Amino acid sequence: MSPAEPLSANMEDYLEAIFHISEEKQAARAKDIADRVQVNKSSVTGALRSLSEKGLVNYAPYDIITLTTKGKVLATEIVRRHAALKEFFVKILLIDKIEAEEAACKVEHAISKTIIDRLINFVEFMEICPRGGKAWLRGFRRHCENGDTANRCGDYITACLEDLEKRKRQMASSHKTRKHGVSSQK
Amino acid sequence: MSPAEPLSANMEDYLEAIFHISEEKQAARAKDIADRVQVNKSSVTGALRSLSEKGLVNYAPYDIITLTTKGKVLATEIVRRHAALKEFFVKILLIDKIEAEEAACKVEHAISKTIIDRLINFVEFMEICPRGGKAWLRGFRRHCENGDTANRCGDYITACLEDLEKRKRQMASSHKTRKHGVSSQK
DNA sequence: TAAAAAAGTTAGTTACACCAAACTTTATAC
DNA sequence: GTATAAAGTTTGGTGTAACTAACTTTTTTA
Repeated sequence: MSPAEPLSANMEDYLEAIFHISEEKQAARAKDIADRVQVNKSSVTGALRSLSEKGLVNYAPYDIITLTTKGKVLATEIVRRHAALKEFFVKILLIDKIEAEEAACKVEHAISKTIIDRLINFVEFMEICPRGGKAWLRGFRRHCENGDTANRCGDYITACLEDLEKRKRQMASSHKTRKHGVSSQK
Repeated sequence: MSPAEPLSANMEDYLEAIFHISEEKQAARAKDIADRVQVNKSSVTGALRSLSEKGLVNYAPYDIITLTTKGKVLATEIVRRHAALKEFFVKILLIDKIEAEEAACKVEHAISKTIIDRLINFVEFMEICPRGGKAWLRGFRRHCENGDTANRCGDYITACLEDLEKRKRQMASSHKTRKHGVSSQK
């Protein structure tokens, strides 16, 4: 077993495309991949041969294209990175969906698992913590729009305290389910 | 004037290296660049020719290497992206400095100005807003370390309120200076 | 100042990733 | 069931960016 040397950004894009097409249709055709990745169909042939050699896709000339188990694992990881980045851009940085999507496409190839895990954790905490959450985000939105800062935050603290009380009441009845319990780095 | 088609990640790395070497020493030598970018010196010659053609570096064979005004502007922008990413990784995501540095090196080539501006704005707001800031970050740190969440946030709210009072007192005496007043996207 | 070392360049090669054009295979339509 | 269209492949060529090895220029040192 090779220590799985990293895929190039281009190959990751092909893998991601095959993953998405396979989800939508039953089989992935070279034409679909070419359309999605926006390359010439002859480039797809080359990419498929390369990905096949790496054991990531099942490929034989003129045959239908599927991901191997290894390929599926890798594609899922790329899609996860993409989704996490897009969510952060949209929910936290308040970037519009189209631009967030484009940015995620580029950054997903450059970011490590450690940072993606932290980012997911961060967005989650933002939504859970009563001092953060939606009221805090409203404050950030104002900050972006008109440079408003600390002098208005007092109002939100009040909202936060109310939110905290509400949560305490909720907490009393139901037990929480945990996910993404990222501990300190080793 | 060309609409300045984007530089490749590789060329951005060279530009950044020349920028940093120029800051440290008086003149940038090809050897220094090769050492910094970790490439063979013959690769540097090729890169310099390419950057020279694009009007970003002043280059003549065997001569010293400097950035043009255009090159300096571009390099400054890359360095800004790098710094903003690193700061976000270290201060907000609590990634250790070494890994943050490595990550910033990769991501800086993939991220747009819009998002970098927002990220800078975000980190700034985080430090300004009394509901965010250091107390909030302590909460996030605990969340990362042991999955602790909402039930402990009450303590921090108290700290936040104290912080807010302190800020109000400060506000009363001195006038604020504004920076990074990012408005809504066009 | 002449020899040696260091720095820089050139030439030739490799790998990746793309393209257009020509060709082959498979699918669709009549 | 054969003609045609669509899909897929091969061939040959481009550009980027790296390398090694051989060479030239500059700098250092003795």
